[in-house]
Amino acid sequence: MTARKYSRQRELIKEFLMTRKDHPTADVIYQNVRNENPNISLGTVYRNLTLLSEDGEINRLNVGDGTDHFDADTSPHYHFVCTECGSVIDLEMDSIESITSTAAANFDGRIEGHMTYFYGTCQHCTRFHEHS
Amino acid sequence: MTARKYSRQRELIKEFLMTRKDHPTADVIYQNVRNENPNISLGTVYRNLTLLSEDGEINRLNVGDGTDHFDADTSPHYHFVCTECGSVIDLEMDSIESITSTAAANFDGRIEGHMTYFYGTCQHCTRFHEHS
DNA sequence: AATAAAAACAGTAATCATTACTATTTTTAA
DNA sequence: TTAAAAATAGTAATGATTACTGTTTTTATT
Repeated sequence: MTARKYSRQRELIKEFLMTRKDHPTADVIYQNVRNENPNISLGTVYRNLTLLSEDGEINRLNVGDGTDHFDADTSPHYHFVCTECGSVIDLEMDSIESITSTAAANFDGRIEGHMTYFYGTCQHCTRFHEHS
Repeated sequence: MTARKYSRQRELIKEFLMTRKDHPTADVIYQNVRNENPNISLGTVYRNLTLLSEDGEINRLNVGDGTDHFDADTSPHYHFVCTECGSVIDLEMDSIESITSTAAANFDGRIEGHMTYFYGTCQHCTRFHEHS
């Protein structure tokens, strides 16, 4: 709807996000992009993350920790959240798309999709416990 | 760990929540419980919702709208969120617990569970569109 | 190249949900 | 009856995010 104009700041944000596999928050993105552009404002980071999400160039993730995370990998995949350290990790797993039809079976409305994340203890935190 | 003492406020919150199937937010609970106890404070509502969750008497729901919802039905079930009106509706569906093992198959950590909600357009909002 | 409207910006203020703090009151075991 | 623990009301603080504003940048058109 709204014509998009080039912005170096948006480009920097996208570029940074593409280098990361750990799904950083807006503030982490802000802190890092400041290395390239010390004058960028946090509001600009938030606005561009929203624009990039709207354009389908990145995904906004909600993993239940109260702050949004962002992912430049827009291919369908799922995430694991460590309840110990909070890290968000990509999962390689078979499709579970069938759960949408399972849910739709007895529902009088239109189900368009689902939001799923898994939680538990990551490998690193599991090891940490064994050694202490 | 911490001994729990009786509180009329906590009782009122639980009682109110048990009358509702629409998974209200803390503020909606606060507004309603004030009918019974006009002096109750919002902080008390938040604190008791956390205590009740910790005790497993209620569940805290995250449906991606930025505010927590609460559910006195602690039996395992899933929710649908309408992207039009924001309503949160219980789903009656077959178990999808198997997705946890699907996720665990190729993951080097301990997966303890998953968080899933479905989204789309509820029956009411679908009808509303047809008539306009 | 010059222009001007739209978009984006930096910086700051405001919002909203939630948590923390504090002095007082309530609960409950002894 | 007592006193320690827990809970409270009221208020202040926090943290993530959005809104506002005057200025700058982008870009299509002259």
